[in-house]
Parts: sequence; structure tokens; C-alpha cells
Amino acid sequence: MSADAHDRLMEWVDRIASHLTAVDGLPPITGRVLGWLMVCEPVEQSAGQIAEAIGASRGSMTPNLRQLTGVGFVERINRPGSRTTYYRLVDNAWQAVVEQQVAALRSFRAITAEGIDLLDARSERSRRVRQADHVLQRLQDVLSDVVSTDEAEGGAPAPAHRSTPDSGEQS
Amino acid sequence: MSADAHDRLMEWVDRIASHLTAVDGLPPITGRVLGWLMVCEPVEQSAGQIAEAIGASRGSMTPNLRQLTGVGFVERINRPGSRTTYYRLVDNAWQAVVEQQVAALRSFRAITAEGIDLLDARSERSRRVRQADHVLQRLQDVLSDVVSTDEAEGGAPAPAHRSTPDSGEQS
DNA sequence: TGGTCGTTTCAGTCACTACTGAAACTAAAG
DNA sequence: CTTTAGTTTCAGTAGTGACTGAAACGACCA
Repeated sequence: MSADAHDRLMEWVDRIASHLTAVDGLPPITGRVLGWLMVCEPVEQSAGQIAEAIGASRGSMTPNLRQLTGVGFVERINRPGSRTTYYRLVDNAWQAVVEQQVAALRSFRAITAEGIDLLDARSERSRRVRQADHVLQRLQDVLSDVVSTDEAEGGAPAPAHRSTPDSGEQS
Repeated sequence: MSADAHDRLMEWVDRIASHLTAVDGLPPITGRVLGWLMVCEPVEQSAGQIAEAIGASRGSMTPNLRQLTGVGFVERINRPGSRTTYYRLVDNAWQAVVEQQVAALRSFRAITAEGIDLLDARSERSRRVRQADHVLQRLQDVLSDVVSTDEAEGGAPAPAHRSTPDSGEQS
């Protein structure tokens, strides 16, 4: 790979990390690890390799990789006869995120349900809570649906499918 | 209202705030303001009233209410002939959140699209990025759908609907 | 059983963000 | 024009969380 291509790739990793930091409140390094694991070669990488690739200390790998494996984004691979443990993106990584969203929605709705029970059903403030609960329920339903249909189709998009997001495509 | 009922309500507000803090990374007071505006009586509340209700300083109301109005969750009401400005939950508050999610998804997909262009289409790492893009696209689609169908039906749920989430679960 | 490679733990540092409380500001009312 | 109710600004503070670097640990190899 040319040095130029490598630079562009690392720039991309940084862009993904920035997005995750801004939108999901992920720590910077966690985002970089994630971005790197999406495009690294080979797929399996040791903690040391990752640290060097993204320019972070080795010590910071432990908590970050722990969190990423904790949420089901990354998996550990321990080859017998080797002392290094490798990490790789799990096959349907992003689906795991959706599953977590569904779980969060469920626990949220548990709270709204309590609120509805707490208030007089024909009061106006009950309506406010019900309106929230309604949207949350819709979200829970459609996200559950995304998870199940996605794992039904194996999660793999068409092999040679050209990228065509509905919004304009760029350089 | 009995003091007991009031206590239960404030406890509920705190529970909602805790959830939003834990899951969405919202600051504690922002969550409490939000929870309070969901169940307060009357709907319109001045900054001072809110501060007193949730036990926060008046100074902290400004940044919090500014952010909540910024994301379309809360609206200001300025009655002429009165120096107090009132705040209230907008009518389809939670829908605005979904719209923001859709926007975030769109910008995320812009990045994954760049990544796909950056990599050899038949490489394995390209597949990883495409897999991510695929899930993000699904999410974007279904969430857009939630927004449009919800505003089509006016956003108001059935008036006397009993709360029964599919499973009771909490943190 | 040492030797070495790799990861983990841990204490310290740094930056950042949220919140408070007082003072400044604005606008209605007398 | 002064008074007064209310909000906003601002500086200061406390608390939190992330990252680093060094030391401890554990496991494979000779």
C-alpha cells in the first residue's frame, strides 16, 4: 500500500472517531480503535498493534478493548501456543449496537409506564407521558424488526454491491 | 395533591433523569428539567419555577433550557405584558429526537460511503465497512418511517390506553 | 526453571464539563 | 425616573473521566 493511501485511511479512521465522539459521546481512543478495526489488515490485531496504529499508549488499550468487547463489538481471539491475544470486529458488530438500543428503549419504557400509572389517565400531563411512551414503543418495535430481519438475511450485504446512499455520493 | 403523591412524582422525575444521564449521556439537571416538564402542572413553567421544583440553581437554567430548546424539545413562550418567559414541552417532543437520530445516521453514512470508495471493493475490509453501512441504512430508513407515520397520525396516542410494556425490566 | 514477550494494573496528571452564587442586565409597573 | 421581578452572564469550584507511563503479572519457550 502506498504511504498516501495509508494516510488517507488513517484520516478516515479519525473522521469516524470524531463522529462517534460527537454523536455517541464515545471517548476519542475508543472511536479510533473501532475505526481502525473496521479497515485494518489483517482483521485480527494485537493490543500492541492497535496502540501503535492509532498512536495511543498500550495501557489505554485495556479499558477501551474491554468496553468494546463488553458491548459485543469486538471479540478476543486466543490462539493456543501464543501469548498474544488478538482482537477483531465481530461479524455483525453494528447489529449488536441496535440490540443495545432496543434494551435501552425497553428500560426507558418501563419508566414511562410507571409514570402513566402514577398520573390520572384523563389528565393532560398523563397525555404528555403517553405521547413519549408511544414514540418509544414505535422505536422499540422497528428496531427489533431491524435486528431480526438482518440476522435472517445473514447480515452480509450483497458482495459486489456499489455504495449508493440516497443522499448524494461524493469523491 | 397529597404530599405523598408529589414525592412519588419527583422520584419518577429523578428516575427518568437517571436513565437519560446513563443512556444518552445527558447532564443530570438537563434530565431533571426534561422529566419535570413532562409531568408539571401547569404545562408552562418559568425558569424560576423549574429551578425550585427540581432543586437547582437559577443560573443553571439558562444553559440547560437553551440546549433543550435548541434540539426542539422545549419551546419558549413570551406573553406580552409580562416579564417572565415560560417554557413548555413541545407537542411532539420525542419525535424531534428521532429526527435528530436520522440526521446523525445520514452524516455517519456519508463517512462509511467515503470508506467504501477508499477501499478495494473486493477486499475483505471493504466488506466490513459495507456491513456497517448496510445496518446504518436500514436504521435510517426505519427511523425516517417512524417520523413520517407518526406525524401523519398526529402524534397523539389513544386517550385511555393502559400501559403494558412487553416486559418489565429495569436497570 | 529461568527468560522473555505481551498484557494488565495502578497511580498520577490532565482536560473538560456542569453547577453554583453573585452581580449585571432588561423590561414592566408605579 | 425609580422600583422591582425576572433572566442572563460570568468567574470560580468541584467533580469526573480519559490517557499516560511505569511497574507487576502471566504465560509460552528454551
